[in-house]
Amino acid sequence: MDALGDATRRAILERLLEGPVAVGELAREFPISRPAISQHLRILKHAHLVTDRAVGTRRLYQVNPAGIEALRTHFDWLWSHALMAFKKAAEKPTTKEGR
Amino acid sequence: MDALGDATRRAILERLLEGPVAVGELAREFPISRPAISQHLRILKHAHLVTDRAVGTRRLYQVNPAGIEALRTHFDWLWSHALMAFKKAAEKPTTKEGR
DNA sequence: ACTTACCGTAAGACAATACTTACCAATAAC
DNA sequence: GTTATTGGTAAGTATTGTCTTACGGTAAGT
Repeated sequence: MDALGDATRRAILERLLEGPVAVGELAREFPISRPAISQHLRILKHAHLVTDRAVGTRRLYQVNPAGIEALRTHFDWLWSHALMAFKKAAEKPTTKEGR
Repeated sequence: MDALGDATRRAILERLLEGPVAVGELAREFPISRPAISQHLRILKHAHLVTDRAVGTRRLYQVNPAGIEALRTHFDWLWSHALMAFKKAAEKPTTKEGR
């Protein structure tokens, strides 16, 4: 969740939706240095949102569907609970619970 | 999306799932000051994740289902695309596209 | 063996963000 | 009108996070 708090990381993740990409390739497409890309990828990896594998001297990163699904499930849960909270609040509009 | 990048804001949002809560009440439950809570709520409000209304001198905040649903929809989309990207990558494992 | 290409990590500079204290406005009660 | 309660905003500090430069390490090519 914290991993998606940065706009650059979200952009990297969406770029990986097109298929596996090497680190250097990403660095060429983004306006930041290669080490910066590496650091973002490490965070995404620790969040289980991407996986990596070595291919020769290059290292390909790709999205991890399992990690994305975990987020999707969480937001499903959050949404249903938000609906319940909303309906409950609509019934008794002036909630004034005891401290 | 950036709004959920902070752990405190996520905790506040989950607290609001239980129903509308006033600012002072939140400040008592969290280990940070009331102004800090206000600032977090402002960010959540600008992200359309919560709504607020004045009740007397107090101000009640509650979750905004519409905002949550927007996130849910986005992750649905992201997940389906991640699945497609994964399957496509599985077919041709050693992708070596031209630069 | 030497060179080239690719990538991760460390350290420090820099920027963005979260937090606190102090102040002010609005409502309610008296 | 005065007082008490509630909460938003401003300014400054502190913390966190992002970026770059410098370095080392591995794999492929010659």
